[in-house]
Amino acid sequence: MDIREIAKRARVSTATVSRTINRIPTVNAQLAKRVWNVIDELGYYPNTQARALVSGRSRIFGLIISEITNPFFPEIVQVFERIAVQHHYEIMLTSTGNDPTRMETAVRRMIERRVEGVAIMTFGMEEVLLEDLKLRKVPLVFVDVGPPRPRVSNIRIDYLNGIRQAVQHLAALRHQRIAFISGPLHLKSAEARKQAFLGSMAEIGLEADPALVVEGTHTIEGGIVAFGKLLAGAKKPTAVLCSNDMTAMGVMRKAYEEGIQIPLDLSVIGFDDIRLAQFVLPALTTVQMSQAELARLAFNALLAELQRETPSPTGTEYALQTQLVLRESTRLVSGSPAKVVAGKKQVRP
Amino acid sequence: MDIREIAKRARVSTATVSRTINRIPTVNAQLAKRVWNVIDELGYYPNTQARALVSGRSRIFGLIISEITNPFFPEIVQVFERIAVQHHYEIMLTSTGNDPTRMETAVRRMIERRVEGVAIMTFGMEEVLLEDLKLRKVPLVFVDVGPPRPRVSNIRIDYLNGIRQAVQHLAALRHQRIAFISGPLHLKSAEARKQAFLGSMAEIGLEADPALVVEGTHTIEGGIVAFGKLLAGAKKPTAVLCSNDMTAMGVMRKAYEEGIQIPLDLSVIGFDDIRLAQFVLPALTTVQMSQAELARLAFNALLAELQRETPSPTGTEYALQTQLVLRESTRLVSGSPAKVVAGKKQVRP
DNA sequence: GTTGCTTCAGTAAACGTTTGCTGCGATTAT
DNA sequence: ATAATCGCAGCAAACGTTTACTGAAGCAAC
Repeated sequence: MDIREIAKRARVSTATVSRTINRIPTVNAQLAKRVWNVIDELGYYPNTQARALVSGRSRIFGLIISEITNPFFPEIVQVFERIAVQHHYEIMLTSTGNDPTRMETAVRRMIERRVEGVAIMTFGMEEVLLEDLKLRKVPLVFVDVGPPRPRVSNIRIDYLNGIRQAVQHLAALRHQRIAFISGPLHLKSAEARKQAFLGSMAEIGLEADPALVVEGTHTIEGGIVAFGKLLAGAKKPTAVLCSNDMTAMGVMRKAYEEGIQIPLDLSVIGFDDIRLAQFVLPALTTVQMSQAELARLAFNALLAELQRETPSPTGTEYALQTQLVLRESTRLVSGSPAKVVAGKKQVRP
Repeated sequence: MDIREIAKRARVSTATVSRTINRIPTVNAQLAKRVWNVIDELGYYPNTQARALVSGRSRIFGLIISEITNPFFPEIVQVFERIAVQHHYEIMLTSTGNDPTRMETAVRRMIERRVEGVAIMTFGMEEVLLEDLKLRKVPLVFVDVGPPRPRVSNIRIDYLNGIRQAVQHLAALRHQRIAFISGPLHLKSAEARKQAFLGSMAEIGLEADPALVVEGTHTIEGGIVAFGKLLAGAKKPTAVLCSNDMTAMGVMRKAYEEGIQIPLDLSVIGFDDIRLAQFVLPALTTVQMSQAELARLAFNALLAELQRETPSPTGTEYALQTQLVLRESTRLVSGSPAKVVAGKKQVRP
């Protein structure tokens, strides 16, 4: 069943049916009514492919993330999708798993489907692979990265604000030996968080002991091994700040195994504030970076770029704030430092 | 840039270019080579919309889930997507949030994009809303539901096996007062799990105290309130079996707040075996229902249905096994039952 | 040398919309 | 009353592919 069928039955031309469907105001109200009746009666749905083909607008946005199974991303996907639907867009979702090959495939697929814009939420990966998209002048939005370029927007995250709050919170709680577990440092966002940590420490005259700054992977497993390394060191930390919440969960897991109690023996702070952070035991104090807001910014950036007739040569910048949210995983430093390092001895029942 | 441009430059007809791209073997190897060279040189990508329009095949599958932010689903999405890409399909993802309106919209969107099949992973919701798809003879695959119908496949999950193992495990650990927190009972899958629990208890001569069977919502919050109810009852359970892992996490959270130690004072078993289950503290003993396998089954069901020229009038049935996986959240029942109900008194430091 | 078959490239008609242009009847200006 | 303008519906040409059909060339069989 197609537009012609509708046209025939409503005794109008296909042009009128098309205009009716697209709510073009020049069509006579009575005619429109007649057309709508036929449409409803027959249960007709316009063929998006045909529309896209002739109008040159696919009404699809691409969304590239690292890994949908990483709890950080589903919220982004959810919000992005929801807004997209409101604007009559579909989204083409791809998790690259940080695999360049998958990234390449994704780009090809997106070009073939003629996406109208792509949000890249991999936090600083493999920008080269997107050349093909740039070449085709597809609006792009990045997080934390992005040499200014026409049609390429950028969401800049103010890591410093939240991380500074976290560090000062810990300092106020009398912690001195504050460790930092970073993300994989090839990610721009991981590097930026680390720098924010270092800066925040320096600001308040605390020395960031290099032995207390270790690299993780932004995963639970990474948190486990990184905290293992920290524990193996000569001087144990009394607090650890993590580059993301998954890492913090790894730390908590390892601490549990070692009989280190949180927050009694060790304060832990995460980053991201994934939903899960509030349900972890104890609930995780963390730096919030709103995933919903991020998704919203990204979507609007794309939409705005499409609206703009002449792209600004430099791209557009957006900003996202971060801030500490206090929960249960931090506490005044334990009186006797001995207690902190005595983890192994006091295994739980 | 289109196929005509390629044709011109390669000095062949568009038909030949099309055949080359589609790897139709009748085209002369030399010509093909020439065509490919031009394609690569120009960075040409075929327009999927045009292809879909004329071929009548969109190469899109729909995937309807309840909520992408529920950790159960991302793994399904990931696997489904991965297989889809291997088969040159895209997926149109939608979380309905169990909202009938969203479900309706999703169905409309999918019809408009002319999906070739839809996997419905909402575990028994609102089947009526899919009439439109059935009408259009779109292959469908359900979980746990599905009156046999042509072109409608069904994945039947053997809840009993895993739940029986769980109950018997608990019984072997000398638990007698075993509680069950169900999911929202309007979901077929939740009802089925509950029945499996009741059946398993009866089988081994244990009475399932109605006061110990309460309804949850398959969320952490639901687990918290359901366990609250259990705790408010006259006779407290020594073990609780949950209809899904999120519920179990809620129970753990509530127990933590009440100073009830797991597994010392209370054994907890979940269901689903989401990835997180192993990272929760203590790691959750749970009934595994492989999300990856589920996704695989669903995708293959759709693909098989498309391959089939004459749909079997009754649809196809697939089966998925479940089984218990032991971790740290269960334990021999505590000697003194008093200890179990004394939760509030022994709050943690 | 003619006939008939095979192989493979080209021609052109779809696919289901949107949209620029045309034209007709009605309204307004002169 | 005539001319100019306006409002609105229809005609038909796109959009970028696939694919049934056509037909030329090559070859084998007679």
